[in-house]
Amino acid sequence: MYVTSPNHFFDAAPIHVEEILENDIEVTSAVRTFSAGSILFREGDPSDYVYEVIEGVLRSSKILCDGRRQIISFGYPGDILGISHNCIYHSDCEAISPVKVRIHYLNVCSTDFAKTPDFCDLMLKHTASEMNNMQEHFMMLGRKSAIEKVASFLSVLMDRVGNESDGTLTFDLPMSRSDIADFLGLTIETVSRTLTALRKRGVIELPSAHQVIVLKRGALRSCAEQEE
Amino acid sequence: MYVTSPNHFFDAAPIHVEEILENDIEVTSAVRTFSAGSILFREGDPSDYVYEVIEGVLRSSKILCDGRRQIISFGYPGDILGISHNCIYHSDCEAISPVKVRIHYLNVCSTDFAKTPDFCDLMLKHTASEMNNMQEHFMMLGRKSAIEKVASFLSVLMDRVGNESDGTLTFDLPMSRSDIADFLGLTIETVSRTLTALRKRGVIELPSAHQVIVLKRGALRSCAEQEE
DNA sequence: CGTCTATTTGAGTTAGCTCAACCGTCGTGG
DNA sequence: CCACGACGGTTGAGCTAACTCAAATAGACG
Repeated sequence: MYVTSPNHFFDAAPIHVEEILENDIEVTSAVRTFSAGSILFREGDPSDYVYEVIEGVLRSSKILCDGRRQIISFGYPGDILGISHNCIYHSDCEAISPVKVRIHYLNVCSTDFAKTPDFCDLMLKHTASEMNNMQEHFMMLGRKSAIEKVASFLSVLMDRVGNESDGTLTFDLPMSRSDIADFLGLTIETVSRTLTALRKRGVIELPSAHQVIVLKRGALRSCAEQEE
Repeated sequence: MYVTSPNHFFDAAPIHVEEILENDIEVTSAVRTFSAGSILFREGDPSDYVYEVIEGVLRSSKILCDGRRQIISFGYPGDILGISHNCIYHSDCEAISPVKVRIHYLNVCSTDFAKTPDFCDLMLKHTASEMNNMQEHFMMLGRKSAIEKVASFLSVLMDRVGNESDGTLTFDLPMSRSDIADFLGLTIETVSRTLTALRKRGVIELPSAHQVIVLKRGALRSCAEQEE
């Protein structure tokens, strides 16, 4: 899930890989669950599987030798992780919450997709969508201030996983402050201070560290684009 | 071209879209040239074409309403730009130098790639490669210092477009300092100061503002990963 | 209920930014 | 052919947003 991406491809066209796979002997798949904290794969492992999130949230990240970490994406239901061009995963992937995933036995590098045309079409449209979302993430990492980053992050979650009831817009924040910091290119202290600043401005409420109530949607979006 | 990506997919497997297209009535293409500074497309334009760079260098970028710019990638020969998931380009694309491109009349969103299986296979492997390269760029934007960013940028160019003659490794820097700054998430002053610092350390030489001689390759790579 | 970890808050530091001056190159016109 | 203006790049000086280090607080869990 690339934050700053307001419209996810699969919001409009939900993925149903399963249906396609029935006609497609080249690709097989299986559903599996992982508990919070489980490692699905590590950077450098052979990339024999592609993971489609069904339930829960994954974290895809890279680590430098001195321990600095960058989170590439949070994998929400509908997202696909583990696509590689050269038979090796390029990031680590862990479960943030208990997750259910559909595992596709598929090595992108060695598969001849010409033999699985429907699957290839779906994968290509998915990766095109992901690339466009990643472009937004570049802008956020390279050019936005701390408050714009945090507000962008919350805005996307609001649009993607927000629950509306009694006119109140709420969503969970299953990842730690450290995960958020490493996604946005900030420190945990800056994330915490910025969330507090948004709370003090009356833009959001934080009933707990992992729950957000959006009080002023317009203001949140404005902070994300610094229109003030 | 995603800097910090040492191995480009097409280094190993150069693209030959043309050959495939001969058998593929769904996709047609044409070669065209653009002078330096030309605009190939703008964010928001209908994405009817995909551009394959043959010669020269392109610049793909996004701009915020207040003028802040992030360069997404520099398009070198072999790169493909303009892939979109929803019929609209998501970035601007301009020619940095005179360029020759192969234009594919192809709307990724509305094309049924199942009808063009070889092309789809090629595009999917290309986009998978690009996504992996973009992940490196995230790490650079989010977690690297100015000197690591600049050294990473130079390292990738060294590996991708460096010319070796008489034991001297040289390459051109066709983009402006402003382009480099907006690619790395820095200011032009910081880019300039950092290049000067690398020069003073004896890592590189700058015969002109747009030419680089690498004097110490190992040191350059070390700076890119901060192994010192 | 106590311990452990995550989060928040505070205080001081710094990498990279802004603003400003200067320099070099290149193209144009007198 | 040279002067000059424009523009891109470099360098300097001071500032500030975000960082680091440290301490306090709050949940989570046995």
